[in-house]
Amino acid sequence: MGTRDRRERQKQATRDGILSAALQIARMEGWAAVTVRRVAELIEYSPPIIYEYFANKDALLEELQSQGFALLAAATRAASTGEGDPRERLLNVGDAYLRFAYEQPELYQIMHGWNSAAVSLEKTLPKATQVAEIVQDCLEDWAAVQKIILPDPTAAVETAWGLMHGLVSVEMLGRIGGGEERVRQLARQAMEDLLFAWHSRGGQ
Amino acid sequence: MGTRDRRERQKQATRDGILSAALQIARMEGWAAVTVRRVAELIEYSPPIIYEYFANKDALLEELQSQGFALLAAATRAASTGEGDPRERLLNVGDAYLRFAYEQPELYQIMHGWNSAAVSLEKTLPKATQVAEIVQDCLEDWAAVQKIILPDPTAAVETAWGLMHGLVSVEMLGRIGGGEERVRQLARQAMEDLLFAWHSRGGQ
DNA sequence: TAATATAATATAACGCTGTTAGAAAATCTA
DNA sequence: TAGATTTTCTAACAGCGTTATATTATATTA
Repeated sequence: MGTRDRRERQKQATRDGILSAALQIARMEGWAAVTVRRVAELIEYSPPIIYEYFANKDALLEELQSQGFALLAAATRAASTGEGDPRERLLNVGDAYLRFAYEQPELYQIMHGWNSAAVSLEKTLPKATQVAEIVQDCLEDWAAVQKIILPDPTAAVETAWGLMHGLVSVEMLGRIGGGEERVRQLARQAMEDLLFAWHSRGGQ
Repeated sequence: MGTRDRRERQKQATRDGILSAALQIARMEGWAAVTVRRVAELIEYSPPIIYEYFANKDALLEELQSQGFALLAAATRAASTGEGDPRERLLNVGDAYLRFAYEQPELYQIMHGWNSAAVSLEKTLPKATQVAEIVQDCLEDWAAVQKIILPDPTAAVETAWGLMHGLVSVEMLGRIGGGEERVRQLARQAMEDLLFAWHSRGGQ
């Protein structure tokens, strides 16, 4: 009999509902409005039900962080396997990163510990590492085509990562203007500049 | 009679004590441990005294954000007026930014909305703009010496800013290793690479 | 110096938060 | 249908930011 299966499916649905409700509230009113009681109210349960699915509120948020990094990895992977030469694909990966950040700003923010619980390294590092590997693969493809040697590919990936995240952060904090368009433009130009410099340095 | 003066000095001292206490708790146990009651306990007053000096807890934190940006502006200004040619001074300003971030990580974090209230643009933007102006001045000095024209100095400043903040953030979030030394190294190399590219683009 | 006015500070409470113990309700099994 | 099991809720706890009210301490004046 499929009783057990059905129950398990229902439990999974409720769990997903909790996560969706939390994200929905965050999208409408910000992370400060995401409380256990508000989430429970939105899925029409009493507050303690949350603790049947998550150890505590932080665990719930960490799950969303994890899901966010999975989505980010998928978006960058799609860009990295798209069309174009290695250089174009590399620039596309950077652009995909930024598009994700602006398509899902609440998710991006909680992934980086803004106005919410601390970031869970255990839950997010594996998927974040995937993103880094995708970038590094693109970078090494590019270096191979250019027939150059990158002295420190890891450093290059980390620099590019810092650049992307920094531009998004500084813009979202209101420190610079222009919104998504401007950030994508600045990022593309900066990445091209870095590639140019790396090309010169590695060409030797 | 200096009665009024003395009282005013005492009030100022208490106000400073509140701010110091909040920062001290944050340094020892993180921003989540900074509560109105804990701050009051540390300065040996009852909780409502906080509201004699600040409209609410957020206002207290915003004051710390503001003070943080003032310190950051002072640190970068000192580096920008130090010795060396324009290029060296520009790199020193970037390094001063990073040294500040790692000397006062709690301050740096609250200045950027980590695990705390939202960032107050009103209170911080003026001083943040000062930092940007310092960088832009250095950059234009450098361009003048190099006899090149920067097509968009504002964009260059914003890019450099994003790079610095991004590298610090990504490292502090545990996404990359190596700590302060590594970040300063990556940042210096990246800045040199960007300057190289800007030189080539602007030389035309 | 004593009485009064003023400023400084504390106590107690409100509604909210995350969280848990224990009771009630619903569902499955036999 | 009766008993066992799972699911869900009610009620409560301590701690949070915040405020109204009461109290104490200080300064001014007679």
